[in-house]
Amino acid sequence: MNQPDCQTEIFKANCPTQHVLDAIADKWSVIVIYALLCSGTQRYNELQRQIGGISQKMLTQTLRNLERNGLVHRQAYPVVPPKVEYSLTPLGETITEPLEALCHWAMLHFPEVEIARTRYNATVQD
Amino acid sequence: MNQPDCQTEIFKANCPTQHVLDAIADKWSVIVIYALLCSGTQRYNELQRQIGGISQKMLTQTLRNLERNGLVHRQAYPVVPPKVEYSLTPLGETITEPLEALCHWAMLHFPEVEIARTRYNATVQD
DNA sequence: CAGGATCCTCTTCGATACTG
DNA sequence: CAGTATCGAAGAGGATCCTG
Repeated sequence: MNQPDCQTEIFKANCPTQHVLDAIADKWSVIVIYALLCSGTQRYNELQRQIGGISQKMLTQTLRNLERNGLVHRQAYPVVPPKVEYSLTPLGETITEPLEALCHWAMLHFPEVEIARTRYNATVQD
Repeated sequence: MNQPDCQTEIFKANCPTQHVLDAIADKWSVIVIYALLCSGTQRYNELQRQIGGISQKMLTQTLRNLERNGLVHRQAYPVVPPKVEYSLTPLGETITEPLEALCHWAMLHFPEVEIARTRYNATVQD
């Protein structure tokens, strides 16, 4: 059996993996990261339109959080009307690699998950 | 710029990546998966002791959720007192690979995240 | 245009007590 | 031993209104 690298760390409250999950595993962070990865630097309203369904509050909150964690860069121009551009930092680009690993797993194995759910629901029913 | 595999999928509500994140990105799922990966098949109370800090309610809920998604196998023995063993399914073992990629990223880059947080807090302060 | 401030609802999670 | 049931606090997230 393979032992994970952070074998002894994972059960501590301050395990780095758990911290990273806490940082990006909310409803919108991954979607925002992918939006910036796919379409590059974008303004606030462009992001909101591209993503669709995200409220101003959550877009702002998600961007602030990603900025605070050094994954997203916020470039504000002192003009009227305001112009603010968001982009991935070099650090933010590196995290897309493990995320794509997860994306790859999802596309490969999610059908099995759905089968398991159907079976589970069936066995619980009776 | 690299385009992710699920480029056109990520913005849909039913993107498989988002579904997978929804399934495992709660407070305890990843920890339970790692506990079963590191120490193999375990009974309910063994798991609770090993993880530490998890309530019965959340351990049960997390295990049920993982079982429903086909990542964990529940083996109940009809004896008194009850004996129930939990283990990763073959599908559950495959998901540890992308999770370790994330773990690897975390250990490699989390110091940068902490630096970014310190800097962010400093710039916000004034 | 890019948010900030509020209000409200739904969910998450822990603590506690109980059971076959 | 391996759960279930219930309560309450806290937070996430949406809708709406307001502003420099």
